[in-house]
Amino acid sequence: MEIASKYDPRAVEDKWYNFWLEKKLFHSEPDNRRPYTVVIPPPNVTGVLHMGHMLNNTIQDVLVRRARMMGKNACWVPGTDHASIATEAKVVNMLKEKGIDKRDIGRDEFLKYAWQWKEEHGGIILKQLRKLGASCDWDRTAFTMDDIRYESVIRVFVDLYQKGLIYRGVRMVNWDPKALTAVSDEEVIYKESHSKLFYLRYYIDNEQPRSGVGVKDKDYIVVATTRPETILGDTAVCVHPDDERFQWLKGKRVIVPSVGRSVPVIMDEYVDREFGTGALKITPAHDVNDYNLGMKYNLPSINIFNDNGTLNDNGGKYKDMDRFACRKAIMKDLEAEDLVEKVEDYVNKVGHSERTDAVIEPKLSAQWFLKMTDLAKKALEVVENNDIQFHPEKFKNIYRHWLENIKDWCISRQLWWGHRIPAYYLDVDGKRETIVAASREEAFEEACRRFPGVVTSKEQLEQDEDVLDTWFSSWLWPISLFDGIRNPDNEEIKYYYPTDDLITAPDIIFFWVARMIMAGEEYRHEVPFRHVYFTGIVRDKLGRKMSKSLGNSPDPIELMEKYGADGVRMGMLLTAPAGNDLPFDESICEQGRNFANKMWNALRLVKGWKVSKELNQSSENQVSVEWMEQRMACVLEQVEKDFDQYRLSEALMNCYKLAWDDFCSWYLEMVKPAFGSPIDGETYQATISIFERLTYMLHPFMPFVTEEIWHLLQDEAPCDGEDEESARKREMRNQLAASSSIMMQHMPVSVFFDQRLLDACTTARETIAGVRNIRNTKGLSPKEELELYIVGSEDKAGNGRFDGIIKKLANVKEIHYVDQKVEGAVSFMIGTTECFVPMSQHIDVEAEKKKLEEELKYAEGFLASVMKKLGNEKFVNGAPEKVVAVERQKKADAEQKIAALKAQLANL
RNA sequence: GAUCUGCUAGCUCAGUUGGUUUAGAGCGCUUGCUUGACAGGCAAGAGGUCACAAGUUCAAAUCUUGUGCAGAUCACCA
Repeated sequence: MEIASKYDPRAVEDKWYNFWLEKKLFHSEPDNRRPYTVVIPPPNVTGVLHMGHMLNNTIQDVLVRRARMMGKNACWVPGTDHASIATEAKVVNMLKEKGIDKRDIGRDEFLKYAWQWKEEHGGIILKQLRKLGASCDWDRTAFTMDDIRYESVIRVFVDLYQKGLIYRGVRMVNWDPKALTAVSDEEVIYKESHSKLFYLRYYIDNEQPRSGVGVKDKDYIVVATTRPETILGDTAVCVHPDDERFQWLKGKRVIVPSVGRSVPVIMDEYVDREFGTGALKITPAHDVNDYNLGMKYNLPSINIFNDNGTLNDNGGKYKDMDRFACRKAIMKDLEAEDLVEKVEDYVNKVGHSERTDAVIEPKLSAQWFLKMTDLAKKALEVVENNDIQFHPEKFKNIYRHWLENIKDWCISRQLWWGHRIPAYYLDVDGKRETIVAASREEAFEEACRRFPGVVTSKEQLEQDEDVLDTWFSSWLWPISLFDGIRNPDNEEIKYYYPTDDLITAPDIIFFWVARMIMAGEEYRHEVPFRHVYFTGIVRDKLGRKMSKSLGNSPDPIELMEKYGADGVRMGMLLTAPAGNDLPFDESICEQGRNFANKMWNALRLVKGWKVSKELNQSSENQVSVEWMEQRMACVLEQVEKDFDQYRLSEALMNCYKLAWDDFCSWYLEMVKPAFGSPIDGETYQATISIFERLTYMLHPFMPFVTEEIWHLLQDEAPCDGEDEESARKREMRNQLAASSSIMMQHMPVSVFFDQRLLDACTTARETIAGVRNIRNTKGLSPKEELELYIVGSEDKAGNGRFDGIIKKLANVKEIHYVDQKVEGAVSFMIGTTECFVPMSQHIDVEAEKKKLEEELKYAEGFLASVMKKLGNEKFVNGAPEKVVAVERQKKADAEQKIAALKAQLANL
């Protein structure tokens, strides 16, 4: 069989992905196996794949593929999120380009456009995931706004309303003037910004007599603000009640500059005396704290803004101006009137909308809220008691802090794309009554019951215009995917829920993770998943977050074209420990690609061997096979531990080293027959079997190349003198293998291994390296046969079983066990064993001396540190006997080594 | 401002309950190799006073405290 010397991913990846799809290997149905369930963090339906998705989904696929090969019924459910704000913004933009205003066409027409947009642009990202090799059960693909999910959301809303957990109220909310909607606290990002602090004069209202206390030469006070435009809505000025400087203001009124309105001076301990001038202007309509003070002191609230951030009728001459333009204009006017004391540079944090980046405006409005206190309590409990484990654990702190300080969740959005709030309004005797029901029909029935004779038709009911926060659907995801809201007792939800692992980025720990836990408790009385694996953030070489706007993110599809999906997957995983940011550099994909190629070439080697059934297995091959089996068992144990602890990059690295170093560099070299000679059948079969198991171990990380290699390994070539019967059988086996998949094989499990054999091999490897080193430093050709003298007996050298291998790999003609030093030879030491390689050529005495002296120096230093411990009575008496014994052994070894080195030096 | 996390080789990270570690890996680097699987390779090397300081201990990369630096989360300072 001709196999190309370079592995070409493009030639095989699509082939195998389609093969897996055809065989329905990703599909899961409940059965009697143990389930292993993962739900995808649904990406935005109209989004495209970025590096964060690559990392996240690679990890999911590794876990899912591994679970599947471990005999579990693995189910990875894909889907997309309707992404209310983001998608609506895209559609609004698209319409704008066509000259259409959303409001002109109305809700129904707009939604038609939105659905059309979703059909056109939706799901690209899921197609891209196939390229990565994601083994999702595509038959289960869901969308947060498909029928099942939509209905589930509505039902949950109604249910929570009936439980009294959802309420509607007028509150100060975070208003996004660009998206024209309220957003939740979590959607506000506070960014440091360089602002100005304006000091403005508020004159005393002279209608009132001045008291005799305090500063008399001034008839104004100075108030500092970063937002001078809001003075248009000022309804008070506040100072600290204990502030000496302002006692004279008690009971007075001041004139709001520019506006000319007379407002009271109030006193409240809220004010920080140290900040600014110690006097605070109060604008109840446009600041949360001012709002609270306004409520406390019964102050009027004057709203000066329109929803889009421009000034309204209360803005007087600034009407229709944008808030930031107004800030400039009003300052100019105030300066003209000499009402500005000074302006300072000032750094503060300004809230921006997560989605639109617009500066958030606190706004008083009627919104729907979900009470969080009780939900939060349960959600905290299950993480605190480790029913749900976070990886890494540090995120527990962040989680706890958020839940302990939680506020009610504003769940209504002034948008159209989303789940429309199932609340209906009805005028009853001039009073607006609210009916919450899953449908207009149900609302009508309830209205008839509650207000007999008032309603005559469904159309009389007016449905709430708002939709729900996107996260109000995602928080049900692990349940709604299995239809567990509508049919809580169905087979699927009972089988697949709770899911096993959730893999997500830490930035949605509150948005999504915490809320899913709440929903799980509320609707299943059970956690939604057992483990949460937080990935890091993918950054560029300079440590910047990868983003579209910076243009520093490579296109994942192009990367996969270049390095193969396996190469990119490996690149991502090699440097991505849980929770640690991942400094991504294309070159790490190269390492992945090279590794795939390495395995490929190992296959070429093995498949190129001629097999002889007559040949008996040599003792060297026997020990090689035995060692490789043990080595694999040892690494398997480590890999299992790594997976248990979600240390994926460690697991991968361990597999990588097992494959590259142990298997390719050592094992294959050990058993490789001389050119032109055949290999014995027993060793060949063992090699194939080991190679197979290696591909199983690697498959979760690099699914394509391992599938390809595995198939080629299965493919048996005809052997010499094959009779008809065995040819037929071989042909059948080949056909059977061709229709099978590595995905259906069983992951090997760790078994007992003999550490002594592994140690013996390590000694042999060190000996080989020692001889090779001599070749290197002496400039000897690898082809020149050498003699090796080892001081001591075979047993001492770690048993002679590896002697044949040492001879083969170090090109040593003979190994002699002797009881004294060898003259005219170069030496090296393996532990306390002296080894000599006689030189026919002249030995550079000075160089040898230098080398030995350095070694001696190290050994003496080592001995000194050991002696320091052993010379300490407290150590000898206080430390455990075992530890002291170890030190004594170290001492003996070091002394022996020093003696040997000294003797060698003397010899020179 | 509060809380948390980290600081180990040029880079990215391991180092489990202090004791076979005067510290390991991968990549990178250096020096040899047209070695019948692979230059996307092979072989052999070099490279670290474990951020700093004090303390606890027979023993500290590991525990305690402080300092510095970096990052994260939260917070109503106008």
